[in-house]
Amino acid sequence: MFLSTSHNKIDLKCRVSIPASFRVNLEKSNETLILFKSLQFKCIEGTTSTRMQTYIDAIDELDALSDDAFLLRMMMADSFEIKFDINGRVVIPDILMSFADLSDKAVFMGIGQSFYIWSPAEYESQYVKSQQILREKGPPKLILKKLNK
Amino acid sequence: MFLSTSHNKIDLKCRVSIPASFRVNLEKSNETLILFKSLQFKCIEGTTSTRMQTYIDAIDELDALSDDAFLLRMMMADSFEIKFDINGRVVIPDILMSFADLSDKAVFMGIGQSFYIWSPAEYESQYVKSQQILREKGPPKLILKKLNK
DNA sequence: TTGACTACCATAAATTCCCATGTTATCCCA
DNA sequence: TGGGATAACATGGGAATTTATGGTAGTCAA
Repeated sequence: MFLSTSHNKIDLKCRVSIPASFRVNLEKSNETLILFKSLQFKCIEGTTSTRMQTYIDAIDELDALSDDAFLLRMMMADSFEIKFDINGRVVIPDILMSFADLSDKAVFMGIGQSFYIWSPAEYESQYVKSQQILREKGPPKLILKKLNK
Repeated sequence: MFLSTSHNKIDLKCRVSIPASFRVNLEKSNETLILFKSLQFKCIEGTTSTRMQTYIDAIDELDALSDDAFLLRMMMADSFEIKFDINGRVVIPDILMSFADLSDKAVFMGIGQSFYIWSPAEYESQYVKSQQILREKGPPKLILKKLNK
């Protein structure tokens, strides 16, 4: 499980340290890391190769001509299998750097089965937005109900 | 697993470097590369010989006398087993070059079980189309559910 | 003998690997 | 519980390797 938030530096070679707890999580389950463009936000999403394989398998079950299949294939095209260096760093591909508008700082945000990588500015704006929704609409009731079951 | 997108140059002899990650993928599974006309798009599809067999088997499932089976067979007839040179390059057959409208640049797009080779113009138009669908219809529901779990 | 194709060599640029260093977190013992 | 020792982590830089691509020589067939 990917949890917690941390701020790391991106160097000139687009290298960044993946938070140790995320790395341990991958190593323990013997998984490789996949980075891809989030379908919802202006950020990078990270997940395991096993999980990505599930989506690939799902494509074959859809009508090959459908919009869903089309979008999924595009999602694969915007996904990258990422290797760690000996210090636990990865190189973020150019395509993802510009998609998420990253330069020299990255915010890692664990969300359970996967994690997000934001630019500090985008992260801040999403955070503010979430606080605002919380004030206006209160806590998410649906999720609380499920947790208590 | 074929993932990621990259732009490579096609030289005067119709030679082009297959992205290293795709090559590694083929080598690891000890597969040979097959190139053929995409059944849906104006692009070349590349895959493993094993995966190709799956396509052929799928055609056999159809009514042998149907128009569908006929068209699919005609498309499959223009498939080529491709050899690499020592530097990881392949020669794209003339038939495929003109089918996909390729000249001096190729866009390689990994889509999981196989990959596409597009002309830059055609790739761009497909990418724009995918962004549009994403905006209008949102991400595939099935995937969204799994991603957020 | 010419033209097309294949195998191989060369090179610049990009990428990866590895070592070094400062900083933070953790541990252990008094 | 305090404080020093130790380990883990994040980050910088340079060397070594890989990749993409251009070119040339050899081979086979028409």
